[in-house]
Amino acid sequence: MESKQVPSSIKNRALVEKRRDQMIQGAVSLFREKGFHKTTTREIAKASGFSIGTLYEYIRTKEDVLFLVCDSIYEQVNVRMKEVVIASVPGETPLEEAVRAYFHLMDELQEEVIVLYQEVKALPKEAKSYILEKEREMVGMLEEVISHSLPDMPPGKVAVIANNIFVEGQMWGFRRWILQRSFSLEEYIDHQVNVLLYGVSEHQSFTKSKEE
Amino acid sequence: MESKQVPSSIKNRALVEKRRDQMIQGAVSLFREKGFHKTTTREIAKASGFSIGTLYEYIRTKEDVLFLVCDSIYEQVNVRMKEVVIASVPGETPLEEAVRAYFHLMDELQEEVIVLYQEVKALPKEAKSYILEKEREMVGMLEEVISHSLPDMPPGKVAVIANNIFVEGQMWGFRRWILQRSFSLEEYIDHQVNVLLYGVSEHQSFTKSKEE
Amino acid sequence: MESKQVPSSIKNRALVEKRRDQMIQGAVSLFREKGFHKTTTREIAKASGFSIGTLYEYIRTKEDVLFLVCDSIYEQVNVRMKEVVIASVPGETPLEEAVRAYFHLMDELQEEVIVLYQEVKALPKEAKSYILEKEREMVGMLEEVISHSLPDMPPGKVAVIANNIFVEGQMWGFRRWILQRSFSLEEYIDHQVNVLLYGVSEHQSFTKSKEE
Amino acid sequence: MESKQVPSSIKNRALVEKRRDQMIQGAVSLFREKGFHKTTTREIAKASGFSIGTLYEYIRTKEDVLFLVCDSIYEQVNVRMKEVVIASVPGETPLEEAVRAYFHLMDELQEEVIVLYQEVKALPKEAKSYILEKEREMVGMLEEVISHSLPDMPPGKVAVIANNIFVEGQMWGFRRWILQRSFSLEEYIDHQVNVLLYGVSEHQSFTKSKEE
DNA sequence: TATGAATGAGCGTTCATTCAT
DNA sequence: CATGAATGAACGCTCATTCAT
Repeated sequence: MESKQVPSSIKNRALVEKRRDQMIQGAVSLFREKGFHKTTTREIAKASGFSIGTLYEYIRTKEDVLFLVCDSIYEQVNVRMKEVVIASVPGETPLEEAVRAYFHLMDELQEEVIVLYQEVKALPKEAKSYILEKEREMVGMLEEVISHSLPDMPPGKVAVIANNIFVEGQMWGFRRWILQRSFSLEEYIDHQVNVLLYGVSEHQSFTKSKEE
Repeated sequence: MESKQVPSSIKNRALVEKRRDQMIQGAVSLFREKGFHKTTTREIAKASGFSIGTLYEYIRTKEDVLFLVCDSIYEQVNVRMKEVVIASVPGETPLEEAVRAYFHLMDELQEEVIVLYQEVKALPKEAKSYILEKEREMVGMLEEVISHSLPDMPPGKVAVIANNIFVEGQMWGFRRWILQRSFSLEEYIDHQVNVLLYGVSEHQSFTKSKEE
Repeated sequence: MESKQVPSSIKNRALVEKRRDQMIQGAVSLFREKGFHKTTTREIAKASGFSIGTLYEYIRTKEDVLFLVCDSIYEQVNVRMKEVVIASVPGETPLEEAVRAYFHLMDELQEEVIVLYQEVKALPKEAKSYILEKEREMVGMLEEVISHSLPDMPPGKVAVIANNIFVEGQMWGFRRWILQRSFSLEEYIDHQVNVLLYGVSEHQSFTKSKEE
Repeated sequence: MESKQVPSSIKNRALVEKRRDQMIQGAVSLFREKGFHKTTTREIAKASGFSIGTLYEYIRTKEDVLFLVCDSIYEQVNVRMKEVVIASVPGETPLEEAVRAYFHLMDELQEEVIVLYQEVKALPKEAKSYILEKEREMVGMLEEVISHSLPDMPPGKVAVIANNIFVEGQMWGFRRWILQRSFSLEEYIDHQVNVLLYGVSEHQSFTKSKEE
């Protein structure tokens, strides 16, 4: 799915897509390793399997690489999320299923998500808006799932919960240095689902603050 | 509280502390504005009120500035958190109070927290560990508050909830572009507290998944 | 008139000439607009109506294009000048007529002459000599016209005057930013002819320096 | 006379002037040799006697060097011309004296003038206007001398003659490959003065075109 | 202690040229 | 003959760091 946002001087569309895929592949792991700023264009070219000159036939700017990377990751995530959402609808416990699927997805795409998380801010303004729009879309999907399952919930709470799920999913990768030391993925998910469903209420001698 | 992590060639301890305070002050807003990588040492020197030569009398490396900044922010946050925790202990609803206080703190220190969040990864390895240790401390404080209030909760769930609170507090600033458009701080806190206490359960025709 | 100076890998003579004409056409306006150095070979190819690969079938070097352009311009100018010279011989005031015709020619070929003037220096040594030889030819024609009309004039003065005419004609285009703001072409020519014929003498209380 | 047109990051004014003088000195001969475009900033730095980093402490852009060079040359020429003009006023044959002095000046500053002539066009728009303004000034000085000496001459003719003198002076250097092969400086000047004073009229069986 | 001029490795980017198709 | 994707040397410029004063 070649991005029309970034012009290339190569005419052959299929080739552009192929080369950009190589590029994204190469760049993601570099960005993950050392961050966008410490990665040089020459390194990107090398990791992509072509020369610096060739790299610049397919982009205009180093930032274009970042955009391509971010765009591609969100594309993946969104596509996968859609599958999850659709698949979850007929289920008995659609929300829980969707959340579990989302966390699994975040586990799978850890590296990519970390890049996304850390480097979006380095994007030039317009590109950033474009990417953040996609993020909103994703949160939107989660909101839909939630309000589908729980039609009585007020929209504000829906929004906050969707945001929380979204963020906590990302944190599994982003804060792996602390989380993945203590939990397996399944344990983490179980806990998150439990918290999501009941909060703290299970363990409360029933809820002073509410009683007042 | 002069950091012993970063050596200076100046002997006068008090002076070192003073200059570093100037430096941190100047650097934070620059880092917030343009990020660590796009901020030059000259800019830092200028914003600190002294020359580039002087800057390098008090640090060895540009990364030292980042470290100093991160360290100072965490110091602030930790100190403030301790106050909160201590103050909250005798209260009737200690957890809720502590959470509310924490969110207010995160609101107040938004700028600083964003810097922290985005730039820690640029720290050299050792410095990063040092800073992340402080983060663990903070999460630890939240864990303490939780398990104090809810002694029955299993430690795994405590850890996950502490992490969630910690992260969501930061997100108030970090994802302000989406959150602060929809909610006032108080609304956001109310929602988060509600979610924390009850999760989704309030709105459920009581909990298919649990019944099974 | 295909230049033997620049070899081509294409055998078909007629084709070579055709392609080179396209090339020259395209290149002149580009050179005029942005100068030789700031014009890229890709731009030349595009303006010529074929691909970069094809361009290089007809030249060896970017400088070859410049040579071809300069050569072609001088060819045009020389051909036109010859017509002028021949036509002027039978006239009553051959010098004046020739000068007027020359200035009109320079007006017509302004763009080309500016390119010539500004870019010849970028030619590699040998090519430059070749082109400058053509310039000498042109000046030679002017000398002929002059000494034909004024057989008594010593050759040194003839040479200087020929040079002056040559240069002032070019200046009409080259210094258009100052000259064409103050004069129409005819006014300029009238003045130049007047100066050429009488110098300053018309306005002098006859010529101190000569009387001594 | 440090140019305020080009900012420097060095504070010490005297030093800026000194370094820029080195720079101009180094750059002129490089530009003369290979032209502005084929001269690299590293070469300029080297020829100036300092590192590339230092070079860029005193300019922002390669084009700034060109501007500085052009500006300095015109400054020299203008200053020297003013001396000439002033000195010539009380003389008996002020115009001739001024012209002779101007040609001598152009001979002396040959290299510089060639650079000026060939590279002004490479200047960015605003800088070009600034420089061309100085050129107009110079032509203006010549106009003054002429109309002072010959008050009856119509201003149009004055302007054309001033332009001619200005250009022919420059051509002594610019077209040296043809002129300096045939003439010594004094011969060239003598011829030019003669042409200026009498044009072609000395050698004419008195002036068909005028008689009509 | 404080200064700021000097340094040069290294960056992002361009573009003339080649050559397989 | 024509194409255009690929190449990489070379460019202009930046900026963290040093060190003489």
